[in-house]
Amino acid sequence: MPRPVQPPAKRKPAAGPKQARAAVLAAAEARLEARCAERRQRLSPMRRAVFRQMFAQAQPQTAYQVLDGVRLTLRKKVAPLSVYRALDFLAAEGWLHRLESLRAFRVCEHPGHRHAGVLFLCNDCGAAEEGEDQALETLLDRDAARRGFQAQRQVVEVLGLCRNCAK
Amino acid sequence: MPRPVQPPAKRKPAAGPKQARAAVLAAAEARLEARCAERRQRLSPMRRAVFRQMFAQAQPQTAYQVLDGVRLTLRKKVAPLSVYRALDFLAAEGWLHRLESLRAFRVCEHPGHRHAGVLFLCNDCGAAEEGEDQALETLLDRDAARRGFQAQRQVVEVLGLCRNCAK
DNA sequence: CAGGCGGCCGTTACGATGTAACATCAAGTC
DNA sequence: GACTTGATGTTACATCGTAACGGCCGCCTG
Repeated sequence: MPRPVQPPAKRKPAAGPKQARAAVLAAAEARLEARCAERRQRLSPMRRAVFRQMFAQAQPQTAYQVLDGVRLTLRKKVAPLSVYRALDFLAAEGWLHRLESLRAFRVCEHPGHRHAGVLFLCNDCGAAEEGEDQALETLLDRDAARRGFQAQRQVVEVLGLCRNCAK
Repeated sequence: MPRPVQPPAKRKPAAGPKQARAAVLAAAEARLEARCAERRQRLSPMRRAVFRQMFAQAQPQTAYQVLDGVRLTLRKKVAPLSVYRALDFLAAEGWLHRLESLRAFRVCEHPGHRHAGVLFLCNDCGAAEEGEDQALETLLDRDAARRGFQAQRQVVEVLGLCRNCAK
């Protein structure tokens, strides 16, 4: 029985951000593999490449930026549609967030939680922070239920200035 | 007690939806004129045409749908950019909502309230309902404040099936 | 009224984003 | 192998959005 592999390590690694991302990627990719096997889904080379590319940048990436990255790493011709399909798959499975107001994608920091999350998007530096607020989602669910609306997906994005850029 | 097999009769305004929308448009346009005069802003023919076109359809419209409508009513060549500028103006002033996940626009039902609102978008029939939830916005403001984020705009959209389409 | 200023629009061209239709390929199944 | 299912490849296209520039027009100021 596959136990949830949740690393409880709160302390951040002492390595630089690049190494840190690589470590995070390795862990995430392991979870992705496990989850795909569990659900009889294929982790094709394209999907894996797109998944990795999403970790190659800390900031949100547009589909075409991902496309460029994948073209470089796979060293072959790749069509936009292929990347879109992989992105849609990963987003549907909860590994990525689609940032609708930016037309971009970003890795989800809480995969597995069946929630949408709140995304704070800085208009100045482009950073995207992810927040959790169960109360907020409950509130949204309640609003939806009140009007007989059957929610399938929540999009909650806050645009503005992050702490660093606000000063 | 009879089982509710029959669809519930929907109450509608006495006048048809077309007349109702026309009345709503007239009232809204008067408010728009007053507000523009008050704030020393110009209500140019293009902005007025775009505003009217937004009321010509109950459902959300993409910028290019608005463009087509404006071309018909103004009977002249109109560039996409002109419509985008008018849409941006009206949205910035709170007369329209931009539905990010649909890349479309819709009239705001609560202009003047300085709030974003919650938009329920039906994936089946395309309808867009607007809700208000002050508690939700307060919650979002609190989340933003906690992380030192200076919010400028909130995007809250719920995608799913509306009451009619959910059955 | 002249002149300048600022906001809005027109035009051209282009860039960015996303998809339809159909062929092909790859993995599991019998 | 033959069949089924799902993912990818290919081509071409559709949709969405903007840069750069110049001109027009209302408004202010002298």
